[in-house]
Amino acid sequence: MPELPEVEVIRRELKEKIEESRILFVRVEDSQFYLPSDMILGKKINKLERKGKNLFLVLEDESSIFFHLGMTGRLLFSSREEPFPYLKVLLGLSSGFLSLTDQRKLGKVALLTREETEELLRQVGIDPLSPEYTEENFEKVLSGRKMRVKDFLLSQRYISGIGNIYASEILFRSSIHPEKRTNDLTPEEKKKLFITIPQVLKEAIAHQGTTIRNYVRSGGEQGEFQNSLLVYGKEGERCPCCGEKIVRKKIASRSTYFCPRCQMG
DNA sequence: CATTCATCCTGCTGGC
DNA sequence: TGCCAGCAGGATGAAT
Repeated sequence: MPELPEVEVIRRELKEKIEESRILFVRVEDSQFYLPSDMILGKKINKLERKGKNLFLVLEDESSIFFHLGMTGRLLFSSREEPFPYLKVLLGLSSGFLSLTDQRKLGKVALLTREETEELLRQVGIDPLSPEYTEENFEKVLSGRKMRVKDFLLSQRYISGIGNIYASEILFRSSIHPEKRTNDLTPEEKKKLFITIPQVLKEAIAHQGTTIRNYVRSGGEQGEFQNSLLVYGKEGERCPCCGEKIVRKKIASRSTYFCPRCQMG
């Protein structure tokens, strides 16, 4: 569900609401989502950081509360306590209430030391919206691999933040077949991919993310980018470029949508 | 080392 | 109407 754009929208919204506020109480509603309240009580939230789909509330002692929303996780900010369905963790803050809900329970929350945070950040691949995302670094992580390009995009260890929706959208807009092997990409295709990845992600952020099923913003509102999708979820519909029928195929055991005519390369 | 697949969860939808 | 297979925006660890 939440891919990079959705997590970034939430980060920006929460930054306004909870940065500089203090943690007054912690309530864990499901032991699968444990947070040690005695370690964080009274501490100030200094900043909110994101890498890929990972979100960190960095506290004043440089420990951080780490969130990964999995498929159905939500982070909701409210000025009063609300009985959200599937509530897992509630943080009472000096500025309001932050609720983590998760229907399918595939998300994660943890308190990490500064060292653990740095270690996790090292394991996550290049964030396409960070200064680390250069053509040189892109080439470095791509070279030598023989993966299908869709698997490459979905893996979080090389480039982070891309999930199933944006993988299809990025490959369509790059005119590359999702099963093409990374070592068979031409220099032009690599260049196109390098440029298209942040383009699509930024556009999605500008539209507040993609709501298809579960994703909502921190105030409960839906995103808008679902209206700008060109191929994802459009099996049998006409390709906006050539009119050919959009195909759905399982690749990497996930539904993948593409135009068999525009994406022959 | 690289790659694929089952697994963790719950709930909804569509076909029979 | 009821039932069940299949599907869903993710990631990991085990097997090959």
